[in-house]
Amino acid sequence: MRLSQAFLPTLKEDPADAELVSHKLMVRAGMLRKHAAGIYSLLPIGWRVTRKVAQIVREEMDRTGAQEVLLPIMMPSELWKETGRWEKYGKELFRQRDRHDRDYVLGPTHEEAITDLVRNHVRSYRDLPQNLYQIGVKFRDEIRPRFGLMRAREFLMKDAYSFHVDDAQLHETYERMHAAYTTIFRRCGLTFVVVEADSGAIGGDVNHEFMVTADSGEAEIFASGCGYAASAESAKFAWTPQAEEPAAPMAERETPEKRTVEEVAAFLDVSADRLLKSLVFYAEEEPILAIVPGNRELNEAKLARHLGGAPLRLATAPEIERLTGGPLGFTGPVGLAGKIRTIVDATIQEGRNYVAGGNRKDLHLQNVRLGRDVVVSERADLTTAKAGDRCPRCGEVMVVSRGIEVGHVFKLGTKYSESMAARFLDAEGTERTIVMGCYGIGVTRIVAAAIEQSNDENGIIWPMPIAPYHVHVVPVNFKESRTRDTAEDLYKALMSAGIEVLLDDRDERPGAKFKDADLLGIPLRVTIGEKGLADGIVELRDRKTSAVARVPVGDAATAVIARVREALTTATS
RNA sequence: CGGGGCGUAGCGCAGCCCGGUAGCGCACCUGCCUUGGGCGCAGGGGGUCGCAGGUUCGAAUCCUGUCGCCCCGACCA
Repeated sequence: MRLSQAFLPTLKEDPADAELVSHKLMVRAGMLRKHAAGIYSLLPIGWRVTRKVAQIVREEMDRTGAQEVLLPIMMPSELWKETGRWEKYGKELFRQRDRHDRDYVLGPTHEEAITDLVRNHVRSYRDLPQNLYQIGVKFRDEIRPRFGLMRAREFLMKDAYSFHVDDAQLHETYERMHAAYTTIFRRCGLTFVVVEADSGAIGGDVNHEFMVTADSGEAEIFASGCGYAASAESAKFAWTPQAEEPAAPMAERETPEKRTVEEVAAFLDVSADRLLKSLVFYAEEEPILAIVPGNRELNEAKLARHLGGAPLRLATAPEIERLTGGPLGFTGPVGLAGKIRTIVDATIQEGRNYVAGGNRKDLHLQNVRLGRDVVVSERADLTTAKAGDRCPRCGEVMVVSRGIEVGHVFKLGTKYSESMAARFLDAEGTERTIVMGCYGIGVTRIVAAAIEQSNDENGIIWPMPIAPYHVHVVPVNFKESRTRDTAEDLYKALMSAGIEVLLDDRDERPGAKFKDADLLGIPLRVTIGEKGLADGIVELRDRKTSAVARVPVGDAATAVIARVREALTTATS
């Protein structure tokens, strides 16, 4: 590509509305422009990179035996009603209505569509397994889109869905996909970790997230030396039960205007872990009382999973008053037996005395004991791990870090096939439900993550396999005939060798060209100038290391080709 | 949804408090000049100041509403 003809609007200054380095650089490097919050156009350079990432994904998917399809962006609401997600997916689901007032969904993911497709064609165990994928646009009405491509409302995703006769067969594919994901992210030049994760609105049981490590990441990761790694939504932690205490009679304590854990703990002079934090939720129409220790945070994802994935919302103050008889801030589990489903966190012990709200203004109760005073509906792990917590496997203190989620693989089981009646006949002639897996990769998010992980004060530093071009040829003064001829010759030679070349044939000052070259971040730069030509050489500069090699003009093409091929194969292996 | 900030030329911003002919830098166009890290000089084009009402002789500026964008938070009692 000749820069003089390229649609490549680079910017000297950071855009005012960008926060993350990757977002700023993508806009400055002429890759990305915004139309509305979370809605972007990819410009030629940005799309080239995206296509390269998509191509790597495609190659590795094909290698697993998965087959590419294209599913509709817009789907009839009926499919989503079948699985219940029309109601359960919540506000993130973009909905559309046509002229006949029929409801549609702009797909945030495609379990429904693919299951509909497969159930109509798979009859026998002989038709299984199947593994289908697509690379397509997804829509999510994010609560707060931000960080450019990192959390957009419309984005490019690879989603794959596999169909099996049983768990063992699913496991085989799951492992293969897991391995393929590792290869994909490695080929994209990313540093990443694999963590155990929460399945959120997708559902299912076993699942892993692939996280690109970055301080700017939105996701928190807990990990320990033994290999345990988990996202904040799902991380477990070890805890040591404390000694039982003799039962003491429950006592009322006036706690005027003491609502928060801190206020109550200080007022009654007890530690925060003595307090039973009582939170009222609604899971659809059912009220839920969740009890966690005062020194820990309730983990909504864990609670939602315990409840089967229904969307949760916290009860409002009037609702709390109606349900418990007391105002917000003084809620507790005592005396609510039979009135509200009460789920108690696993770390709260029987045989110890706790403090809880009294369901009356300015009242707390002391020496509250599970079983005796509190009717427990269920026990569950309800809290989020925090810094200093110990690994559930090895007991070591876990390290907390941040990451960008770029991939997620799930064993779905029969969550969708059951509700959508996707069945097959086994060898015995018995009808059985198909077992599913699903596997996602945020293609556009990888682009952002790659930049987030590889840049310097001058711009982007692309890994060769996803760089928009392999080589950037910069003639210092394109008007000077020897420089121009050398550049043109090299340009043609490289192109005919299949190398992707960007030629800066603009009549710009060298400084401007170098700045743009650094900003664009193409891994190799060839500088051609009168000074070098006087010695019969051109300069080969490495964007990442800034190392410069002086290469005889006649060897330039060969040297570049060798370097590009080497960088491409190293990344692949 | 709550709190905060911002909407003035393609981009980055000043002007607004204190109403009176809309500015700066970059980018862009023309000419000259220059060519190894965002050259220089001269000339030039481009904005109904987000939108709608209101106050006023007069509104970018004051008031009301509305839309959009960004940041923080999103209920942990």
